Amino acid sequence: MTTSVRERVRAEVIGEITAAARRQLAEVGAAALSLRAVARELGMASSALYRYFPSRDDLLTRLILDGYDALGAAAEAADDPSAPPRERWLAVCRAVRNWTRAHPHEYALLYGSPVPGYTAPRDTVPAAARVGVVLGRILGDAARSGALPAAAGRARDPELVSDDAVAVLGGEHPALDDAVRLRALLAWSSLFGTISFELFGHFVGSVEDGDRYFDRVTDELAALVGLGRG
Amino acid sequence: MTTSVRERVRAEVIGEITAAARRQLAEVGAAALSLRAVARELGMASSALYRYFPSRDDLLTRLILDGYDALGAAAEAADDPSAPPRERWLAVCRAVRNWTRAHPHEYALLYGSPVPGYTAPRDTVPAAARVGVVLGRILGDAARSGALPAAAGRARDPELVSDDAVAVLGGEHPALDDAVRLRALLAWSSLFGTISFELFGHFVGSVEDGDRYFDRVTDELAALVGLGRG
DNA sequence: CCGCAACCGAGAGCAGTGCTCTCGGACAAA
DNA sequence: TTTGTCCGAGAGCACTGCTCTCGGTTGCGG
Repeated sequence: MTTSVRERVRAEVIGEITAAARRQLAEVGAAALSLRAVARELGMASSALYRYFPSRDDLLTRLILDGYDALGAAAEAADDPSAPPRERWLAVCRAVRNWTRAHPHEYALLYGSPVPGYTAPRDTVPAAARVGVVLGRILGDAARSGALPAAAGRARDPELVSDDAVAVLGGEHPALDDAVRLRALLAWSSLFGTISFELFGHFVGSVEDGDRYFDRVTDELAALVGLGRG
Repeated sequence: MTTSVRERVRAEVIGEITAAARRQLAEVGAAALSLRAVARELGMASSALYRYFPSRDDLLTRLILDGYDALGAAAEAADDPSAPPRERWLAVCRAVRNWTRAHPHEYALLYGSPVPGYTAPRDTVPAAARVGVVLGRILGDAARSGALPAAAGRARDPELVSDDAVAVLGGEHPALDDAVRLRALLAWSSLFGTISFELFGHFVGSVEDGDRYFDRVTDELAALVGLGRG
């Protein structure tokens, strides 16, 4: 378990590579990210880079992991557990949007088209879930504080909403049934659907004031999951 | 205005090129679509292809246009104007999803990350709007047939929902104010947000039965815009 | 009917890419 | 000190988008 000096410098080099790659990603986007270019930026031969990443896709996977982490951290940082649930919801949504607007290419890498021939999303799932975890915790806290309307007590349906998702979305509680959990999943995907449409230009011609539109949308989504509306 | 024989054969060649490109797109995706490969498939030199498309991006733009057209046609074909509004809404949503599942790479090209350094979406807007037009017409018909609840009569705000969007979303009607139009825009983007999450793998671990989940989601969205729920 | 001009296909070539292989040097462990 | 593992560099392969030039065909105007 001792980290030899070789491992240390190796980890350091990996850090430099990912940092340079992240810069390139932010500048030119994932499609134009070139392994040789990051090698040039680091002053090393392109072949040397393969000692640390087996392929370009592995480098991108690393960037995806880091991106999910950064976005999740932004969401967590924006959540003040002492605030009322609806305010927390709006604040987290706004923080997510702000991050995506500051890192559009990272966002496209995370939530745009999968880059290669369907990269295995298995190991990225936990990192990708962090925003969902934050939103789910808000929902659960609201339920436990009695801020949620009574649920109809719909029967559980593990194929519709998996047990894992239930655990994330506040756990078991009388105020939470599959109907509100489904609406929570819908709100989650709608949040990113709205952001994608904005960043990818699908709202051109329909929405001018993106800031106010987004605020109104998150308000609707808060109402959809039972957190009331402003 | 006479189409000379030269123009005719030229248009024919362009058709063959786009057809071959579309096949390639369906197989390997937009990122791996190679100009030289389509030239090979057509048995011509790669340089000859540049007589018809100035660049690879122009070919992709053409495929994007065609994709929007095909998706829009599928949505229109699924809309039976004599059916009740809610049924029409559900049918169109389902048709959109079915098309995207049959053409995942085309969908990724349309609604995934913009491919080059932000292609100008100006000329693609009318083609991209077709699904929105279908959904908007359903909303307008519902309003005119009195199937929509009374609106609060919120003041118009052209920066929030543009005049063009108003024209698409059923036009002016007492049952339609900016609040329901905003919810219609939200439903529109949520439809594609849901599809994107499903196709791009973000629902892995949360939703097993995608078919039933999608039906429930479209039901929620129908309720959101005032078409009632099942 | 013929000549000209526009058009078009093919080939070579350039710069760039991801990736592999081999070689030589440096450094840690025995 | 020797040994073996690791690592960087260079050459090279197959591929890409794209340009340029050359030669042939073909359709149109005189």
